Amino acid sequence: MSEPRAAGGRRPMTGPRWPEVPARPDLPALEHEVLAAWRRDDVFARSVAARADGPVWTFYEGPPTANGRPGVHHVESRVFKDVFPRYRTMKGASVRRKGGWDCHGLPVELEVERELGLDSKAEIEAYGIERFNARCRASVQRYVGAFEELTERIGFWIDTEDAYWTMAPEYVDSLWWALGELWDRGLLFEDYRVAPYCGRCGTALSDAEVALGYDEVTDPSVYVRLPLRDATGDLAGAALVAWTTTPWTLPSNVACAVGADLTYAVVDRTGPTGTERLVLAADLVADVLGEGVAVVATVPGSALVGLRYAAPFDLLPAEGAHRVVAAEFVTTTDGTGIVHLAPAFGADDLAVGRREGLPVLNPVGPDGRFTTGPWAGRFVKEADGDIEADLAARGLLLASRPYRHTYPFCWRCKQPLIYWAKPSWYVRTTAVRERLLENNAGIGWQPPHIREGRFGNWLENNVDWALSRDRYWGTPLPFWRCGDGHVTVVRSRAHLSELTGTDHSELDPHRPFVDEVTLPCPDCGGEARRVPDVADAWFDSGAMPFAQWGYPWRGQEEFARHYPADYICEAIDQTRGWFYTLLAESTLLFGDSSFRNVVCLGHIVDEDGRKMSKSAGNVIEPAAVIERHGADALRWLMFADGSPWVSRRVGDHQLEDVVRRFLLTIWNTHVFLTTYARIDGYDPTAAAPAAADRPVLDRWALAELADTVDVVDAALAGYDVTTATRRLERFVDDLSNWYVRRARRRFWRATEDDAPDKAAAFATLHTCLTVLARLLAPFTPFLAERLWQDLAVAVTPSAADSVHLTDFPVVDPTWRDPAVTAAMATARRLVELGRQARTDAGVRVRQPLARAVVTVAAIEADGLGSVLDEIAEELNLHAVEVAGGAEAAPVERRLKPAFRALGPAFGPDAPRVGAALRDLDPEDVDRLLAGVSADGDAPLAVDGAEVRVTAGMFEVAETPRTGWAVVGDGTRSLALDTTLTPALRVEGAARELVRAVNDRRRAADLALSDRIALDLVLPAELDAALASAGLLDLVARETLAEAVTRTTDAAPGPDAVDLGDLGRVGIALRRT
RNA sequence: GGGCCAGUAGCUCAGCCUGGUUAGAGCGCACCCCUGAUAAGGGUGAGGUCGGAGGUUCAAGUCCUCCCUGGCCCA
Repeated sequence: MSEPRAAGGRRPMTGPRWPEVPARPDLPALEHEVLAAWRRDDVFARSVAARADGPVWTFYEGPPTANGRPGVHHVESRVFKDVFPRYRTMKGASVRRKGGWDCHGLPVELEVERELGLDSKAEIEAYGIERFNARCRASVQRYVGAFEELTERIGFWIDTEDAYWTMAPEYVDSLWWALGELWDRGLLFEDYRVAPYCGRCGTALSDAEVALGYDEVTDPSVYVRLPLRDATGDLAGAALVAWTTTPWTLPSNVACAVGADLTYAVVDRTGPTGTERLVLAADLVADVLGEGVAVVATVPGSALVGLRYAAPFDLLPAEGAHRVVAAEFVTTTDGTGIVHLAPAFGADDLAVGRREGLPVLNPVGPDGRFTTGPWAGRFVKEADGDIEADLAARGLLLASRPYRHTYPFCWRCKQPLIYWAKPSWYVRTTAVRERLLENNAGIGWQPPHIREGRFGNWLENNVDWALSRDRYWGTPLPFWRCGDGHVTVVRSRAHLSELTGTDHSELDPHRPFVDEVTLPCPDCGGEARRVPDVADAWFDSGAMPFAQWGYPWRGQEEFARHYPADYICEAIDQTRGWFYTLLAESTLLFGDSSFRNVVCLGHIVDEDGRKMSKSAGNVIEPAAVIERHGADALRWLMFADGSPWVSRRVGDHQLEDVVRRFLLTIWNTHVFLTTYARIDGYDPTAAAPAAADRPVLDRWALAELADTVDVVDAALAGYDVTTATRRLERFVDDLSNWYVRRARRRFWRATEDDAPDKAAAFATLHTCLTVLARLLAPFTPFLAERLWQDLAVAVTPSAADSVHLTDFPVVDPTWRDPAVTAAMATARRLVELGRQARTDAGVRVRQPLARAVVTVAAIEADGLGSVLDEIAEELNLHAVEVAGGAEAAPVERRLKPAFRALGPAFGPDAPRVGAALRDLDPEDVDRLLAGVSADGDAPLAVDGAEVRVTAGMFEVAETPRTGWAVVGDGTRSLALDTTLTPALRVEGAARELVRAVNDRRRAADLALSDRIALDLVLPAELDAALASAGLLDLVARETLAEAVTRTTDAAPGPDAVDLGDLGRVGIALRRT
């Protein structure tokens, strides 16, 4: 049957127009229909506009860098950015969804360099900065298109037309203002910065680029004598032994670092030229000097700190240098435990140098060649040999050994990189370190451990922010400097116009145009030119809370209204990226955090848990999986699979699972209701019995619905999708596999049988599904919309025309019913026991049985009476009784120890008391229970001693004493009377007949509501038994037979139903 | 080397914050049922040294310490 057909003539001519819904939906196609409707009806804009007067709830879009096609990980962050704003909107908040694009930065430049086949900064400059930046701009715009397409397709409602672009002139004006503020407060300064650098390309490399070019090589490693000066005692006349794999940095040596807590040895070594005294880490003496040295003394590193030594070279003047300092990073894994420091050529070296006030000696130019000394003009690495020779000639070279290690090379030109200090601009974030930590403490992190962990540690170890980049496509630093070194910070293009006396209000604030503007220095009148650097692109995105509005030059109202954000969300790698720059900039400029809550997402991996990468060929193209399974499936997978911050697997397998297990289950329930509502002309606006007057099954469904609304609401309020999606999955399963399963018959029985019962069933399921549609709206907006269209819009004139224009569901208090929830849970557990008993006894469910006796713990007994009929019907039993009642079977009682009470009462003896309780014979249990109920406690023998136990120390597990098929579960049990009487067998036969007839209806392709005439050929004995039991009426009713003729004197055909001992029954039917 | 996260059934994951003696679910597997949600649905079952070792406790998957493995970030 492809699609249920309504019976001609039976469908009411008036009333609601229930849609036809396909039994097997094409979810991607359905989504495209929904998308078209949203577009046509402008639903997104209306959903925002409808809440314009609500309380403001602010979301900030962390701008994606549009330098490549979007991937599945973009879908992840974008759906998380969608779900909470949708929820808040449904809760009545005004949630503006301003989009944004991160436009600047090295990745964009690299993409363009690839396109143009450019290979170095020199080539870019030869190509022309203007043309180059124009290509960067075009590249950004191209990829933004791809992002917009994906954004719409996955149902991420964000206003891309209103998006901020970090390359927009107004945006740059804001950035310039911010830099001006920092300058005025003394938070900007210029200092050296050590970065991996390629001398041939003349450019520093990003970490990502460096990672591309590691290679294993053999370098010289040299051990150098550095004679101590003015040392006394054991150290008099001794030399430090320093070690380095970069001899060319030795002319820049300014200090040696030791580990304060390491142990150093002072040793005498005798060689051909006599005995010398050396100092190095005690653990490394043998490695460096071999055997045959005499240890004179050992000293802690701290004792060496402050000693002065003779400089290995005196190429450059070095005030206050050449002494021993302590540093944490010194180890004894290799070298000598004495680390040569050259702040110009090492980040650690520079940091220690700063702390110790050491000079930076840099005899190396931007081309990677020495600028001075005997090696001037030589590439540094090529000078290693001569430097070694020079040291040897002066008796300073203790040893030279080849050293194998990985070393970075330029990924473009394969030259070895050097670490090189160049002047850079810094933001003095360390000045507000405490404030950063305080502000961080007030941020709601998901997961919470990020606050103290990854992010907190990062802030604790805060270093000043290196702001400048020696590149082209970025926000030009607005620092103009004159020949005398006076710096003027320009705060906007308007400010630039003022300073120059020329109108620059239409200037494109990018290179090379800004570079061409000079201004008279306000201090000395000299010509000031802009410094060549651009800003770290992270500065752009971190400024979006104000720069997206052009604040303060414009957008003051919007800024006030939308600061700070209530919610932001990005992947976890943003801790040192956007999360940090947002916090740093707002702390510096405004003193507080620009965001209150943040959800950090994990990474996306492939179906098998491997990282997606182009080289592994396992990158998933989002558009392809979405068109296979639907955006809702992908969204639900993101929300419901594992924790948001744990990396999650995405593949066809996972998506198929979501579709089948969740989305199709919802759809099937929808199809079920809609099919019968159509046949029946059900009108959801008509009065239905009050919740309290409905059958227990309905009250249970509504109680579960109420709980689901409560749980989902609270979870979303707390940025917790996991709890919300779990609850929804359980509700969907409950609704489909218990409510519909149990209530199915009520939907197709004739109205005249029990009109209120049928109305209650329709009303209950309809309420559940329409509320579910609204609960699902933030998560799976497409399916939710379709449900709402079919179940509300189509049949209820007053319904909002989109589910996304409705309010988040509010629980009707009459739905809440914890007692019925508990009772039904017990009932469902007892049904499981019953099924198990039937399986064990080998009696199928279609065969009715007379009765079962159940037992439960006292705490579960309340309310159980209300659900006994449910158990009986589900298990096809005539009666279910609770043991212990006046007429029920006698029971056998055993005790289950309650350690929660036994532990505190008996301490170490608790296990033995527990065992004694558990092992008590039923007779002794009865005695003990009698004692407890009479006196409050009773004696119990434990290993010969006697203790007294009270009622709280055990639970009573009862088992019916029947000899029937008994299955138990802790304190619950069910005993099944498996006796098959002739009457029960005939009843079973009737059921079998009903099934067979309905099977044939289906085979004949009859509609659900078609009436039939039924001819049966059956043994006379069976015919009589059925007739006298009134079961023929049952068969007729259950098969919609208006007439039944029986033939008892003919042989049934070959396709007759075999009823075993009761004979065979031939069946014929036709539509009437 | 440091920080953080993860390690529970063949696979993917809950449970851990707040300790309680029968550790759950889905998928897969085996067997079965249903046939008026039907190219669907459902049941029963097998399957677990809770990464390892110590410790705290009457009691540890759960709390503490150390270690191992993997991932991410930093150095």
